[in-house]
Amino acid sequence: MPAPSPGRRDPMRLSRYFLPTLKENPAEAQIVSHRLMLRAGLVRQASAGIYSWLPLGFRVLKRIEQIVREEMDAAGCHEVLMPTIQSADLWIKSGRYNDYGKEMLRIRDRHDREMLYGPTNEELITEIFRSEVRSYRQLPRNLYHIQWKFRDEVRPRFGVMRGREFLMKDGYSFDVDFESARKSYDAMFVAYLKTFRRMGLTPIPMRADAGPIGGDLSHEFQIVAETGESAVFYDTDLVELIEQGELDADRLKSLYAATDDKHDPKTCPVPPERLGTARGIEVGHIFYFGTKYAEPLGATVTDADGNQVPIHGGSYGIGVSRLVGAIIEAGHDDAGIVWPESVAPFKVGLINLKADDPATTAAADGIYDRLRGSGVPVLYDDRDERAGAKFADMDLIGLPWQLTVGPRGLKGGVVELKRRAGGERNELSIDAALARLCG
RNA sequence: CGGAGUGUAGCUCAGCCUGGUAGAGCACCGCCUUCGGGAGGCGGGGGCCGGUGGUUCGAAUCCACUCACUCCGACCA
Repeated sequence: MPAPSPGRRDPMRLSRYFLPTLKENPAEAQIVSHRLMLRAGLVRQASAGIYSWLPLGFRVLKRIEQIVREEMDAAGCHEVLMPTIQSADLWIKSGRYNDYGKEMLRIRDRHDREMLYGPTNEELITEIFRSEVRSYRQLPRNLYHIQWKFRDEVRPRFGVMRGREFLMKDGYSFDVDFESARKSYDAMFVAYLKTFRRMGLTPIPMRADAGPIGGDLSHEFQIVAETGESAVFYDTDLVELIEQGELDADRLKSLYAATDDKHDPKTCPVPPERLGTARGIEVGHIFYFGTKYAEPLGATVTDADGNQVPIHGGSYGIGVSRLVGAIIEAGHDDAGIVWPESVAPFKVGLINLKADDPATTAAADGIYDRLRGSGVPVLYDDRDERAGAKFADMDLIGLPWQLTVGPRGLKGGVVELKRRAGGERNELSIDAALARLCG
């Protein structure tokens, strides 16, 4: 009987992890985030625009989701979970069952009832609210959920950035009148900026069309990335304020930002020296839609004067799965992904350069145990691979810190600590390296 | 939904035009030599050539249909 390997119950050793990396670029992937997500073993395509999330990608998805959750909760929202499958009834009532067209995936159950895989949840959340809320005293409220959506895009592309199935945070505010609704809207406006900033991104809020959801107060949040889908134009003062963390909704909304379809150089109010241009990826969109759903669905409350008034609603979306791609678009180099620490699947990648050398392995194992003991998320490359392959894989998956333990360094009592972003390397004693990583 | 492509080993691709019994590199398994940025040698495993039908003595190859995937355009978190 062979002795059980030390990694048998220890899933964060790469020798036991499920991380299928690819050395070559898959032919199906055109843009850099899609290529890197496949190469780094984050996702695999199940069918067009539909992906399975593998362990490393799933960890990133969960971290992004968690940041969104924390910021929504901090802004006074309440998390719920609505189903993916909805009855067509409410959609027929709201009039959107026809409006949505072929984008909506329609299905029938065994009783031949019309169902659909939800592309969004305004109807359902309004129905929940309508059934339970009677008085303006119960307002305002803001409910959100983080759930898979399906929109049957004619042409899915760019990997998870424009899939058919996608994970989205969609939130809904309910207010008694416009003034109150505007406050709810502004609170989300600020919460969104905070949320994206926590992910290492620079969000630019732009005035937007309300689109098929309807309404007249709407912003989309674009993040800057070289490979962004659309060109964006903005007052550089706006970006500066956001980068400085000055997140006053009124102040920011007064500054110019527009996507290329809206931007007209002839009428642009920003002087040329302050007009920034970049490519942008839309990662969030907020709407005030007023009584658009409350009226057809009969969602009313009694106001302070005793009148029945329809609820004023807003909806607020964040593309959680899209953000994984967008963050990679914003952070990568020739060698692979460069994760911001806040969403990285692990903080540290520990490399044992010579797994068949007892002294090196003993040192690396010890470091691994101490990192884990300190609660530092670490992925330990204990595989019996060549150094080059290990370095290449570690760069590819983009963990913020790489700690390399090899026989050469150990002779001098040092290990090498490399920062993935920028590539800075330092030789340090084991204690000094641990102190830096555990701090 | 219009237009254009591609389906051959896990991945990247050759072979197809000009029909004759399936190939390369990487990956995988074994051994040897290596060992600090994706090494080298020897040996090995792996394919209903996307599917169906047709032409033919014979089809990865020619024809028809079909399915899947990708790209460009119009639309979208």
